[in-house]
Amino acid sequence: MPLNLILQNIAKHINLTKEEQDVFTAYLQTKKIKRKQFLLTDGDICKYSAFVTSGCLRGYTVDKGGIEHVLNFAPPDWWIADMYSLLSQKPGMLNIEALEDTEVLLLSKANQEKLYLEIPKFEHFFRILVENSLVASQQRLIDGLSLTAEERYNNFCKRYPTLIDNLPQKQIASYIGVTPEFFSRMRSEMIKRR
Amino acid sequence: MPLNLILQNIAKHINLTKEEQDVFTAYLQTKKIKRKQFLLTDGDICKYSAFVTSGCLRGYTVDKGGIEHVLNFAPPDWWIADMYSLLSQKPGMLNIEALEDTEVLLLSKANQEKLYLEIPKFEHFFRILVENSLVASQQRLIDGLSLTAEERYNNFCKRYPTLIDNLPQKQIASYIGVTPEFFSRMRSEMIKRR
DNA sequence: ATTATTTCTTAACCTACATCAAGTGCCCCC
DNA sequence: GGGGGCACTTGATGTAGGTTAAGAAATAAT
Repeated sequence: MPLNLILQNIAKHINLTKEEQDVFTAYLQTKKIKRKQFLLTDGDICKYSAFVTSGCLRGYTVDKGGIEHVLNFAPPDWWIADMYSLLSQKPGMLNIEALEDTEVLLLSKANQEKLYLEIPKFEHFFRILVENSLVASQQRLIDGLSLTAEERYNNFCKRYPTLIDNLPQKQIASYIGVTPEFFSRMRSEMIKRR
Repeated sequence: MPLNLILQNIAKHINLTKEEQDVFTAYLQTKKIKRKQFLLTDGDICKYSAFVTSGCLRGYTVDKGGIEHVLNFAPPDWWIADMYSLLSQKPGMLNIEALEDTEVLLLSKANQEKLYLEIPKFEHFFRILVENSLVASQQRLIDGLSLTAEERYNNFCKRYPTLIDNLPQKQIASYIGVTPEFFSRMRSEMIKRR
C-alpha cells in the first residue's frame, strides 16, 4: 500500500502527528482499476474521493449526441471525484475511467466527515485543495471563452508537461474542447509553422 | 451596516456564538462602490474577499483583442474575489466592477487567516463555499463544451432566475460566451418559435 | 506472428457563431 | 426636457472549428 505518496500530498498543506497519520490512513481503502474500467459511472452517486497512486484516470461527461467531454485527468498524486455528486449525494454526470491500469486510495464521504471532526486540520487541507481546483477550473473557463484552440493547447502543454507524453491525442483534444480531426490538423499545421 | 445579511449567509453552514459573531464582524469593512467603479483592476493583487449586501458586481477579464468575458456576477448575498490572485498574492486578471451602485463588506486575506486561527469553524465555512463554487464552475465548463448557446442561456435563466431581470443583455451574452449581436438574434428567434 | 480494433491523418464540405456596419431605441446625465 | 452616448437590432459576410468519410498507422488481443 503506497501510503507515502498520499502522506506527502497531505504534508504539502498540513502537518500530521504519527498518530494522526495512522487515523487518516486507517480510513483509506486501496482499489486497483484495470485499463478501461470505471471507478464511477454517470447516474451513480459518488461516495468517495479518490487519490491516484499509480496509473491515470480521466473524468468525462457524455452529451446528448454521445460525444465525450473530458473534465479532468488524474495522474499520480492527484485527487479526483464528481464534486457535484459527492457534495449533494445525488446522481452525477461524471464517468471516471482508467486510461491505464491504475491504483487509487479511496476516502469515503462518510469517513471524510469523520476526519473533519477527529482531525480538524483536514478542513484546512481540503479547503486549500478545493481552492486550487477552483482556480484551475476558472482559468480553464476563461481560456475557453477567450483563446483559440491552439492557444489552449499551448497552455495545456505548459501547465501539465508531464501529461502530454502518455495521454492519447484524442483525450487531449477532448480536454481542450476540439474534435480529434481538428486536433490532428491543427498540430500538423503548428509543426509546419516551426 | 447590514451585518444581518452576512451573518445569515454564514449561518447556512456554521453556527457562531454571539461572541464569535462580534469577532467576525469586527474584521469586516464596509465599502460603497458607485456604478461603473472598480473594486479590483486586472494587474492588481487581490487582498480582499467581498460579500455583496446590495447592488451587483461583475467579475470579467479582457482578452488580447480587448473583448470582455464575464466570469461571474455577484448580486446581494454572494461572495466574490479574484481567487487566483487572492490565493497566490500575485497580480490577477480579473476586473471587478459595479453594474449598479453597490455596497460590500470586505474581509481581507490577512483577517481571513486570523479568523481561521481564532474561529476554526471558518475553515469549514469557506471550504463549503469554495466547494459549491467549484461545482458551479465545472458545470459551466461542461456546458461550454457540450451545449449550444441557446441551451446555455436556458440553463442560465433556470439557475439564476433573479439575475435576468436586472442584468443588461450584453452582460448575459458575455457570461454565456456569445456576442451581443448573436445574443439579440438568438433571443428573437427563440421568441418567434414560441 | 497474425488479426482485429482503435487511433490518427487527411480532404471535402458544413455550420454555429463572429465580425462589420448601420440604424433605432433607450437610458443617463446635465 | 433634451442631447449624447450606449445598448440593442438587423442584415450581409466571414471564420474557427465540426462533420463525414475513407485510408493509413498504431495498438491491442489472441
